[in-house]
This record gives sequence, structure tokens and C-alpha cells, in this order.
Amino acid sequence: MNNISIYTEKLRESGLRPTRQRLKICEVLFSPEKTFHFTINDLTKIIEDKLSEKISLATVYNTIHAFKKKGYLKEISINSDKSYFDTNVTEHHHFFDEDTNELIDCSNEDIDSVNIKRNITGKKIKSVEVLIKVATDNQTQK
Amino acid sequence: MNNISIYTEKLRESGLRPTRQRLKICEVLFSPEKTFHFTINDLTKIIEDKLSEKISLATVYNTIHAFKKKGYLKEISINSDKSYFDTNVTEHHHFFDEDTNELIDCSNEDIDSVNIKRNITGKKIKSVEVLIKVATDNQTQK
DNA sequence: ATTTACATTAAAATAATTCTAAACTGTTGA
DNA sequence: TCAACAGTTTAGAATTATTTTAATGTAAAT
Repeated sequence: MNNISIYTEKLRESGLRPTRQRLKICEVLFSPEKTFHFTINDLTKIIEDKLSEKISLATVYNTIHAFKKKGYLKEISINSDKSYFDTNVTEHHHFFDEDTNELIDCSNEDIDSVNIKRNITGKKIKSVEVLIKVATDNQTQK
Repeated sequence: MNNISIYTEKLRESGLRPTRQRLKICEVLFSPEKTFHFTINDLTKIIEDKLSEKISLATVYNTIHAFKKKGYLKEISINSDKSYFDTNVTEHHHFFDEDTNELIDCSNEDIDSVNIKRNITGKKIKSVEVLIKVATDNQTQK
């Protein structure tokens, strides 16, 4: 698998220097066939465990924010304690399993598009996100 | 205005002791005719400035969480840096102004109810929240 | 009144994230 | 090719939000 040249190209296109660290992070994030969700903590663990690479936490944050700004990642807010990121940057919504703290993608068929009948003067809609929290029946609402 | 006896009663009903601190917080949160949004920081400032009362930050956190658990407040996650709370506990959605960091309630007329066509096996839907991020046109998406 | 269980408090601890300033490295252009 | 510059990385410190701790205080039950 030599995606490295592809990632190099992509990074350069977006005005980001293709450094060793960024290429590694690209591999972790964009090589899997399926998109996925992660926290900075998850990502750092993957980098350390799977690839036996040591990338400074600050660099991971920098890179993730750079990728987010370029639109290669989406940030999803569920609770305040940490940020979740999504490698699926298409417009879509989420289920959040409160029992397992797991995020599940909604496909277009899962939910009708949200119809907003009001707008805020002078403002443009930047994003519309639906978050459906689920839990087993006996669970208290969080 | 003697809501104090009302709050005392409410607290007692929910199994919370009506302490001086809790009654003060009730006054700040539930006396205004209009519901509103706040962060813990906002609330602490209001308590210190408007009422010249000093309530320990830990107590504010405890109380807000107790009130949330009892269903007197809702927590809204927008970004990871802080939690927003809402004294409007009815089912409703929000606009979030990225320029001003302001939360705006959606009324029922503003948005059609969200139609979810999928369910997660063994799980019950606990909440459905729509968050519409807005910003002035020239603003970069956050 | 006393007791008891729940609350408050300041301060310390923790966790997520950002900042800093120095060292490093792609890239550009001589 | 190589020097020089601008953008990057890094470890560690700083910051911010929140939680924990352990001692003290207080509402309510006995």
C-alpha cells in the first residue's frame, strides 16, 4: 500500500507540508476503507500501538485541527469532556449510545432531512447536526 | 417576590435539601420570566455580581448537576470547551451563533419534527437534538 | 437537643487542550 | 547543491473546565 504519495499530494494541494508526522496520521485516518470516529486520545493510542511511532501530543492536536480546517475531518460535540472527530465529512447525523459512549453514523435513509423554517438575520447556516441519544431502557437519561 | 417558599417546597419534593445556596441558585435560574442559557462561569458571575453572594464553585457544579438530574435543567453540547445549560427543559432545538458564541432557542414553528426511520436494537431514544450552527457569511466554518 | 445524613467549602487533583520557545525540516531560489 | 526562510514539531509548562477530597457546617429526624 503506497498511499503515501497520494497523501503527499493532497497535503501539498491544501498548502500543508507533507511531514513525516502528518503522513503517518493520514495513514491512520484515511487508509481504512470505512470511515470512523475517534477522540484525540484514541488516535494517539493507535499511533503509539499500531505504528510504533511517537508523535508529540501537541502535534496530534495541531494536525487534527489543520485537517479539520481543511475539511478532511468533522468535529462532533456530544458531551463536554472530550471532542469526537469523524473521518466521514459528508453531511450526516449521529446516534450516540450512552451506555457504551459509542457514536453511530446515520445514513441518509435513516433520517429525513431537517426542514428549517427560520433564519437568523445576517447569518448563514454553516451546519445542521442531529444527535440522537440512545440507551437501554432501564438507563437514566443523561 | 417570595418565590423562596416555592423553591423550598420544590427542592424538598425532589429530595434535595433547601439550602441557602440552592435557594439562591433557584432564584437566579427560575425567577426570570424568560428561560435562558448559561455556562457555569456565567452563573457564578451572576451570583457574585448581582446577588453579592459567594458560593463555592464546587457547590455550583454540584447544584447544577443535581438540578439537571432532576430534570430542571438541560445540558447542551456545542463545543468541547464548556457546557451550556438551558432553563428551558421542553423538547426544542437550537441555533448557535459562532460569531458571538450565543445560543438561540428554536421554537416548534422554526423546525419540523425530525423523522427517524431507524432504531438501534435494544436501545431506546433518549433525546433528539438539532443544532444549527450559523455565522456571518465571511466567517470560516468552525 | 442530639444525632445523622446530606451539603458546602477551599484546595488539591485530574483531564483536555493550548501555548511557548527552541530545535528541526521541507521548500525555494540562488 | 545548498543556504536561508518559513512552516513544523516538540516537550514541557500553562490554562481551563471540571471533579475529588476531606474537613466543616447544617437541615431534618429522633
